[in-house]
Amino acid sequence: MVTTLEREDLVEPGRHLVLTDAETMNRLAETFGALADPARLRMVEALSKRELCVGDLSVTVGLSASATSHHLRTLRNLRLVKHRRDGKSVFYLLDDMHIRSLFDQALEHVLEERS
Amino acid sequence: MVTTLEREDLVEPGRHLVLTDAETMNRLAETFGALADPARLRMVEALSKRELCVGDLSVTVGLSASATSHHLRTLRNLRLVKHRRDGKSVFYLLDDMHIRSLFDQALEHVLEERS
DNA sequence: GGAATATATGAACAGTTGTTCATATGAAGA
DNA sequence: TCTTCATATGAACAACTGTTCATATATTCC
Repeated sequence: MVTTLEREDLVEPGRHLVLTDAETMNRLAETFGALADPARLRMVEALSKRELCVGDLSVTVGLSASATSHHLRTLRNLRLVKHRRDGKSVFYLLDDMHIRSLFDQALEHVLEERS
Repeated sequence: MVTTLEREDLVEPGRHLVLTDAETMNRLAETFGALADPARLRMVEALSKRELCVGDLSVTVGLSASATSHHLRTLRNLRLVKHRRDGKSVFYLLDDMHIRSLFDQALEHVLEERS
């Protein structure tokens, strides 16, 4: 094996392939992981269109309030959503349109596969 | 709960929130899931820069040939990579730059979080 | 054909993730 | 303060995922 290259070419930095550092990769993987669930994707899509409180969101995505809250924590931890409190309710919204465009780009990929 | 809206507004189609259909959401979740692993992300990054055979790739990302092959199957199943055989070796490459830009966009999000 | 090399696959096991249920916190109104 | 409503959290358990090891397939060279 290692046919087209010498091992050193692959492994040593500054030669050919300089990959993103491990810590950033982990964070990146966690971010994609937060999007790797249909329920959380529904939440992301809903929250990209309008601000919603947890109760409304749980109805929208068809989950219990508890499950919704757990998922929101995952999204919050990775700063995919932001929140504000208004009386008894807490309103959530996508953190920025960055996230929505990640969603759209992946959607484009998935849809164009079917041709 | 359900403070700002009536339940019907949230659930009935054509009113406010029309979400992507379930099948597409599942596929989308699987796609993000394929990117939700540091090892596979290293593979994606490497294969966005150049075509590599499995042996070279396994050295590059620091995994056994078997583990690399398993991960490649995951990426292949979701059409994130394409491959061609050349003699004993099989060469892999990102399916399109679509995927790289997904990677870049998420990377941007992760990096800008640190400010 | 048989040996050697490159890649792929299957079973198994540890580690992780999503949901539920019970309970806790926090805010508003009596 | 006591009750009620909205959200959050913790423990527990089933389902899923990543790795390893053993083995299978595929291609080349002798």
